[in-house]
Amino acid sequence: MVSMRVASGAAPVTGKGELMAKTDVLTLAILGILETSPLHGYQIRKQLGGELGPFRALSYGSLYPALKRMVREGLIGADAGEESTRGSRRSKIEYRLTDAGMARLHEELAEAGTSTWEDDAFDVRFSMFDRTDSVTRLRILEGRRTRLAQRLEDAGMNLRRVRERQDGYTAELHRHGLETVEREVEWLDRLIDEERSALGGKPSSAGADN
Amino acid sequence: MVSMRVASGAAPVTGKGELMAKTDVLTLAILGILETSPLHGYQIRKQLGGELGPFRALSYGSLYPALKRMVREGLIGADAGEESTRGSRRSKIEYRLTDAGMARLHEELAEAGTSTWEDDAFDVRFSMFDRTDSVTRLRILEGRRTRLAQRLEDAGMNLRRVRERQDGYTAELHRHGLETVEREVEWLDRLIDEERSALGGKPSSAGADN
DNA sequence: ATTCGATGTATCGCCGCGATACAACTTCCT
DNA sequence: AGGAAGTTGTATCGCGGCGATACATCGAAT
Repeated sequence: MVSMRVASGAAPVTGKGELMAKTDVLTLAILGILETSPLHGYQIRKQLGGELGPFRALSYGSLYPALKRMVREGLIGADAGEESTRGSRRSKIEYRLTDAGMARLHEELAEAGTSTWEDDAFDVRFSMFDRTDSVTRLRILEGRRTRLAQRLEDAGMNLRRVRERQDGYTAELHRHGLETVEREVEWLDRLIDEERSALGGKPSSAGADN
Repeated sequence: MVSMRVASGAAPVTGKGELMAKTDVLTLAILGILETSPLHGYQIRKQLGGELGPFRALSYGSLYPALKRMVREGLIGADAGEESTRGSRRSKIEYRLTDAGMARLHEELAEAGTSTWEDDAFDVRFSMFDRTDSVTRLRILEGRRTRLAQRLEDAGMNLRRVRERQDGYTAELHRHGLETVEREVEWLDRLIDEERSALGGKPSSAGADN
């Protein structure tokens, strides 16, 4: 997920825009990863990197504050593994989901798709797909697709204007950005198709947009 | 560019990694945009959005602090357009490049390609391509290509490992990210080709720098 | 006449993140 | 045996990006 703020060369679209969801991405990601089993901070970081792909980072400067925050909010608990060995020895801390955290996770997972979730959140949700049912998956995929298409449409006008007035290189940059988004839409369409046929060829029905 | 942060679904690669250049992206972007003509803060924001594509944002929360910083560093000057109308009326402020700012801009522009510049910076540089010579353009494009290829290589091992152990959806996510980066490499190759033939069919070789 | 939207400047607080420090255990080289 | 190097692990600091928000002016449409 990522990046400037200004997203990235690949035209990732930074704007998180609109109304922010109450549960932020980092929190969601941590909740998701702790559902499987309790982990140490260090392990959380490693696994998160693994699940989200080789193109994602997560610094301790984000992690530990986030964990602290979540403990404060009661979403997770921190068990110091044996305070033993007297005094010294900074003990390892295992973080685990509380009931509240579990509830929050399922709530977010179920509620997805229609809501305002943006790019980063999509990656996170996607990485938890194996723990979700087919119907929810479809909702999330379609939600993302809808958003992307919307953006494409918005950008379309802009692009047309740019093509006339802007010089070659700028236009080229925009074109590439546009293509990247189009590519993702195709990708989503493929996944949606597969999901649908796995569901038994059910027609699209109402779920798509609200 | 931007954002991210956690980059985005499109696999933008967040890591700014390695040694950070002294002149940050935002500063560079502002320098570039002010080279053409002095502008108000508001106009800077609008134009930056335009040049960097419909997929980029820039909030005032970044802009004004950045401008202030740059004034402090002597890179730009702030001319209050007529302090007139007595008292009230917050006057508009026009920002213009100082000699130092101009020098810094050209220095950065010329020095590019070989250096450690990351994703966001690439977009910014690219948007200034029309103000650069063909040789510099080639250097920047090739620099970006090299970095991307490197990342691809690094990711390659990771991906192989993932493909074996990870479940379907996670692998799918990584695959899409990988493909996006590959796409950009192809795009860059095309641009590099065009740039080279525009240069008069000069062979690749080392001729780049001079 | 007033509402609306664009233009314009500015700040606050949250929090992401790179850098860095510290500590203990493991592994492997010599 | 010793010790360098790498991995696992927790934690903080400060910089700065950014969303939200407030405030102010102006021209145009209703």
